[in-house]
Amino acid sequence: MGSMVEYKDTLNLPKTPFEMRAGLAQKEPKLLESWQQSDLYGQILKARESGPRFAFHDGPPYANGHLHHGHILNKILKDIVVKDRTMRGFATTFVPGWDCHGLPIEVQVDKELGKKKTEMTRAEVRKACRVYADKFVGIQRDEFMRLGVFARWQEPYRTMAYPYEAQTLRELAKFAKAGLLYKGLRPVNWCLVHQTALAEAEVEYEDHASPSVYVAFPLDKLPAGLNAKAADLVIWTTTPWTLPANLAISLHPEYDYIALEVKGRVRIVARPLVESFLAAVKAPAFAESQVLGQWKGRALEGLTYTHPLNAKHCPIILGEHVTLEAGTGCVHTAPGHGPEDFDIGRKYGLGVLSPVDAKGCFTAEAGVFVGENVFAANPKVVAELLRLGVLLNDPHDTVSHRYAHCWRCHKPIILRATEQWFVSLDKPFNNGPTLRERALAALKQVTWVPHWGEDRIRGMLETRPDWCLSRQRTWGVPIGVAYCEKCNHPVVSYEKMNRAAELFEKEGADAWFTRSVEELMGPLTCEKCGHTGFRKEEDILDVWFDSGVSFAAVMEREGLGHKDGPTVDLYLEGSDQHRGWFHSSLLCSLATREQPPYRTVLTHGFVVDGNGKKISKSLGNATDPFETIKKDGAEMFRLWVAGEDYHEDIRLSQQILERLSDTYRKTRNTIRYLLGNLSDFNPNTDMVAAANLQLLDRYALTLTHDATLRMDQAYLAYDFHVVLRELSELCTVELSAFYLDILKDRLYASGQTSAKRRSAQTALYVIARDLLRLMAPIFCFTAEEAWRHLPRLSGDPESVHLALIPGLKEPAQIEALWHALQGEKDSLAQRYLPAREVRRQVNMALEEARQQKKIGSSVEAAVTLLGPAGVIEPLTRMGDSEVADLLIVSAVKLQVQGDALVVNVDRASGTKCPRCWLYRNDIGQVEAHPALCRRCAEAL
RNA sequence: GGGCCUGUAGCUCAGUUGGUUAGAGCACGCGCUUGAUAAGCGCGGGGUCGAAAGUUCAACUCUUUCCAGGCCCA
Repeated sequence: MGSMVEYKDTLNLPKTPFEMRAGLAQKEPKLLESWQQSDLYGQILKARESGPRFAFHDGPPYANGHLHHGHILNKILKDIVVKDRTMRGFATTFVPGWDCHGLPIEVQVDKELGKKKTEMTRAEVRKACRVYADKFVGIQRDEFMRLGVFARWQEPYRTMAYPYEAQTLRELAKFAKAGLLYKGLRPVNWCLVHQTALAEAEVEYEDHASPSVYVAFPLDKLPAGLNAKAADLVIWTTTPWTLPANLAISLHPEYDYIALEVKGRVRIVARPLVESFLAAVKAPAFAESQVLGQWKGRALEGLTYTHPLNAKHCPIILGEHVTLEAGTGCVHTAPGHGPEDFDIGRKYGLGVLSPVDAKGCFTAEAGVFVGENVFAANPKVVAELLRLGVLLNDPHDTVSHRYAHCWRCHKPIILRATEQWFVSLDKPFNNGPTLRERALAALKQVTWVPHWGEDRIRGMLETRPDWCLSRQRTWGVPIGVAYCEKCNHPVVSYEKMNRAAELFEKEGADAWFTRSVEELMGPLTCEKCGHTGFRKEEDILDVWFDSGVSFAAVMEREGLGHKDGPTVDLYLEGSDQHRGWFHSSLLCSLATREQPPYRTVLTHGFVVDGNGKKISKSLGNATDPFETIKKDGAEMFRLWVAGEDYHEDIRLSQQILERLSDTYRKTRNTIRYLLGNLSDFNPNTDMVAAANLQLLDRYALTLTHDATLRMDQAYLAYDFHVVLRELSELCTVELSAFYLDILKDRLYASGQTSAKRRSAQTALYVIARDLLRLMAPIFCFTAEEAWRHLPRLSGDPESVHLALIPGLKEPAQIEALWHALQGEKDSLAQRYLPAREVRRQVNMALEEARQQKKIGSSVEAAVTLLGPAGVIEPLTRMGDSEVADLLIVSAVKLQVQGDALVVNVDRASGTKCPRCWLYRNDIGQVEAHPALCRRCAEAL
């Protein structure tokens, strides 16, 4: 009896419908649909309802355009965190959000509306913006959902939702109450095209060629000790159009300034810069003998000069901001056009001159240049200087440098002093320190991951100017202030703003544009002049204010945050948000709640290409992530996010995705093998108690357990790339290449229900059950697919995403198993670690024999191990048979001899058993199966 | 130009307070297996640790400078 094929049929070979080929692109949409049908997310929320709270708060992306890899990275990271915390039993609601107001949307809508816009009311334009934002919220939501992110997608938060807009105004009211809101004239970044102030975050620096001019300003009176008829102070600037606004010249108090004759006049410049100055004006090289006088800057303070353009007499002042990097060390100071100039001007009481209107054209205060656009005026100013004989260098000189540009229209912007609403950072409030001081102190209460995030945000808080809240645009939340029509005095009132907010709650912030002042704020009387007629403030709020109050408008309002201490446990965004959302949220929360909004802030780097270069359209290295998803599924991106150390830049390239799909395949196949060998295993009835498990099975369980603990720690520390590495090494090194390979003979050839096989299956089952749960936050599709094919232990949920992590509230039999293994870990390691080293050396010897064509498969070999007692005796105690199993050879001989291990490989003696393929000397001992070895015969 | 950060094999990552010939997985090459088979197993090649200088008995590890890159800001 017995052809080979028939014996094969008597083996317990793996069997599973869990396919080797993933087909993720097709499978993922089906899984998503089934999750939606069963309302899996709702089930998860319900199951964790009574657990401890983990308050996670989603930072809102801007509702504009399709998702790119950066969005995907960020949202998947958040999803992994939330899935992990949920599986630890925490109650966590992931409320996704969108930032809906602001210039980029308004600009897009302007483009779409074209000329029509001029005939529309502000309320109508706002409506068009709302429709636009809504469209992209929908698009981005569908794209995010496709990634397998579990969140409250049906009910996200949007900064343009009526209750949100109402809350935004209420938060502003709290600033007003604290006295932090003030109206001031300050130079702000100003876009001529959009005719609005820009936030720091809305400014980009691009290469730009500016005129370079050296200008002489004649002194009214000469400095002490200078023997000359007249002398000029020489300034250098790249913005000649700001010269009409010049109100002073700043010198550094400690620098040396010298007077020397250049082109027929006595000129004064800083001594260290004299050579570069002379070169710039094409004058002969400097010689010491030219020096007519020398003074410290401080000695020149208080002298005056006559402005050549307007004949004003202006002072020479001192400032630490003067540097020797470029120019002459004499700094043209226009308080209306530079923040440093403004600060020093305030110190000296210079006032502010900003003779430029919203379109960037000179006003009458600029004299002859009235009506000119400032950039167009540059050459005219230069020509005038030349005509007056005060221009010292070539009028065509330019300098190439990085200059501020608008992030949307990429046109150069200017600094212009205008009336704006500000939040004061340096004014004490609520009987305590200033907002800046509070913010700096609060940094220590927050856990920054990685830790240098704290240094980063600290540097920014230390130097930032007051927060300019005003935007001269339409699409946003209005600044809820009214002005007396008679005396222009503003009403900045906590009560009135809250009253308007009530209307916002019902009608949205549009109410500001459709309702009267009285309807919004109730009857008003000017506290200054008693007048009762008022007009509404037309400026809207900086969008960073909208998102900065999200912790209040979403987490607090919905009762999702903590009641005591900071509302939110975790903010998780890209490192640019140290200046953006982390920053604005911190200021908002400290001003209104006197505590930070978050306990932990986690940041990730930016997506770059395979060469570490930033991704941009102009470099041509941008790709569409959804092309990849259509082809290979979203799981690949989940692996990518988990596999990279996101604390620094995250690279993405074709090769990286290919390597990840290798990792994916290996992991999937290991799982497939586990499932294949569990097809006839019922964990509720077939599990073997710890005491009856084979030692190797116990060892494999402890290996898995160790890896589990490391993965658990890595999840807690947000080190997902460590999770993926541990997972991958467990699957490849410990399981596939070691344990599972050795197990094949036992699984296949033993009796189907034999104790030995059930022992192995028990281990495989426990391993698979743990592995899938550990994978679930990352491989959310594949873990679910596999879980559906895993025999169900009673009490386990239908979805892996409803399960808890390994070790948390396990069923009794699992608990008992781990408890029993706890004390054996060390002795098992002592038993198997040296054996694995021997195995490594035997493999080298087997390979050599294979090269010599002595053997093919390792089961064709009989191995003799000669070595010192320390190596051989533990193996002897283990027994020839188990050692042969470990080595996957047919026979092993052990002998104490010599100082080093020597491995001799021979062809195995005996006959190949046609069933188990091992070479045996006990063939035919059982009458019923004369061709088989004893073990196989007995198995049948 | 300033602040913060990064640079270890083709790719992704380990390298504990400075201490032997720098590790892993994947990829690559060569074999085995054909009972995980568009799989599995074994062996092997591959790195001047971004560069240079310095401190030290000893540097991937500490210092400085430079180069390349990222984010933020001028």
